Amino acid sequence: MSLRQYEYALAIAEAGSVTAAAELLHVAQPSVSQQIRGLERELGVELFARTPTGLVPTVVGRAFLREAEVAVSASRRARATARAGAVELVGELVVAVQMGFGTRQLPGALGALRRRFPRLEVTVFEEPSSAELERLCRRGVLDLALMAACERSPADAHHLGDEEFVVVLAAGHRQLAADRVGLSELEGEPWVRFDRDSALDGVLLNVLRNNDPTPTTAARVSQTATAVRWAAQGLGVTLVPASAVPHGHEYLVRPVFPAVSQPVIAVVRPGAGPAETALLELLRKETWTESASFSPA
Amino acid sequence: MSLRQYEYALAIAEAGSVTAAAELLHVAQPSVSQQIRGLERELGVELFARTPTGLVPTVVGRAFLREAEVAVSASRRARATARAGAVELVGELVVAVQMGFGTRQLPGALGALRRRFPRLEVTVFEEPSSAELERLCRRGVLDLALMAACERSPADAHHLGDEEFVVVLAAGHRQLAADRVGLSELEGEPWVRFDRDSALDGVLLNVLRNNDPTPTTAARVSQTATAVRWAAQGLGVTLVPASAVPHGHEYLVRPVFPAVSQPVIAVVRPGAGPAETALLELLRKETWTESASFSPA
DNA sequence: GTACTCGTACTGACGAAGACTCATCGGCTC
DNA sequence: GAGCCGATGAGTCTTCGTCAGTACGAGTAC
Repeated sequence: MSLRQYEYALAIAEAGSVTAAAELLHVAQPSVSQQIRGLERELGVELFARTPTGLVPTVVGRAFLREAEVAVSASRRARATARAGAVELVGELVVAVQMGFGTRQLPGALGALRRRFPRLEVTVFEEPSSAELERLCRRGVLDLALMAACERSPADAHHLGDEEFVVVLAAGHRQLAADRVGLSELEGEPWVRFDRDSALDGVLLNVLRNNDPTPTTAARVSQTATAVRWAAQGLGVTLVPASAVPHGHEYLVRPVFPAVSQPVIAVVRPGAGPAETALLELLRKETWTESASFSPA
Repeated sequence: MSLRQYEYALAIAEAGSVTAAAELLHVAQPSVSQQIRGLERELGVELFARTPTGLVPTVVGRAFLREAEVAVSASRRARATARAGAVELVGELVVAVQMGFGTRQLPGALGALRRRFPRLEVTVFEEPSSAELERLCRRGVLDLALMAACERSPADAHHLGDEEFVVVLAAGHRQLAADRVGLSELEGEPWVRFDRDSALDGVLLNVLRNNDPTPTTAARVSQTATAVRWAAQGLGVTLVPASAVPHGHEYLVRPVFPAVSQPVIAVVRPGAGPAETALLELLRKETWTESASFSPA
């Protein structure tokens, strides 16, 4: 059950004889003969019929060779892929972002990464739960994660900047008149919250724990974009990272007072390769200072 | 570049550490360690990142593992196919028939074969040229062939019976009144002939060489069914094996005088296996004596 | 903070199995 | 009989496997 045996069998089928196959493979004839014999003994089937002029695949032999060819070509592809990865970057980079962090910065960084390594594919998992994020990162499925905090912050945690949280108010809400919204002013408001045990809901609860320990829950959603849209429709108010506000809703958004912000920390998996390092560098170069202003219309 | 290395790498990716992988594979830990190291050295790439808690695939490693999995599973399929072929018949039987021989007998025999070996597929090449037939048979692409004669008749030639040749006349042809048609009566008739150098055309020329050495050629076709149809339309007369006459045209068909018949010889390829032998036996059991009678309406 | 234990992967030495080569034999075709 | 084919046996060499021991990091007790 060695690839060599498959290659020898395929060579015999192609060349038509053991001798010719041995020449193709640059080995002596007995070697090929022995390998095929061993393969047939191991499988308990005659793969080739012996004729005076050479070897010819039997009915089962042909069926076997079809699969063997797949195996050999897949092996070649595997080797070629790995060798290509030695000079160029090839493969799939897996990234996870929590709480919609980097909504504005990620596309730019990923675009630059793709321009530099065209054969590198990138997959982004959005909004995984904190526990799952930890697990994925530990297990090595994740190459890079953007998160707010890491209880057991490893050596490979890099502080990229801070993300300011803002409230989204319904159209016509009276607090839209102010430049900043005091958290105490929102007491009693219904809230568009996030999935239980999600990091976003944790931030919201933490922020409200002084003014409104048991906030009224209007709805729970997974995506920040959905929360903004529902809040705009008047379902309630919500609290999201500033960069997660979709275009067209800026006029419903206000910073809060006292200011709420979370660090954006990039965690690179242990044993990071050039792809992870490159993406980290590109993310660093992005601008993380909150420059967009949300003022009354 | 061994399948074992692929399996080891996949086991490490699945188990998460060399030790656990070694346990899965029922080998000692250093063995797995050495194999992976050898693989990485050979490929010149780091497939796994070493962490204190185990090994984790890198970006290139994941791309490599995807292909490696294809190779390993194809290898398993190949082995399973061959082993299945040891107890049951699995694969594709390739059959060639010349001059439409066995048009009436083949379906029955192939049906019985399929009932006995459900996983055996059969492909039939019809009407190959004599030279190509010989070549296919020699090269081992063919498992069984039905032909009229084999100049270098091998030991594996089996005489199944004889095929009588009949003429097909145009509707309303005066010779339809007779039970048999004398070849001399057809002198000067235009003929629907067959492809140059085909066995069917050879039979026709051989039959006519005394009465009409240079027959008028109305048309040349490849298929006997086409020849019958065209003859029925009045394009000319033709000479085909009796079993090749399609249903509905029997009333235009007459035996010739003196009788023309060709032996039907089944040639089994050297090193024939159970599939070939079984089909040969089934063909023997079919009735090859010409029982259909073509009489004036 | 230090020391200890535990788990991890790596290294080297040695034995066993397998692959390769050479020379030779038997069968068949021409 | 010459020439080609595959099969076989003996000898050499590479490779894979195991066992021992080493090195490194994480977690824990003090």
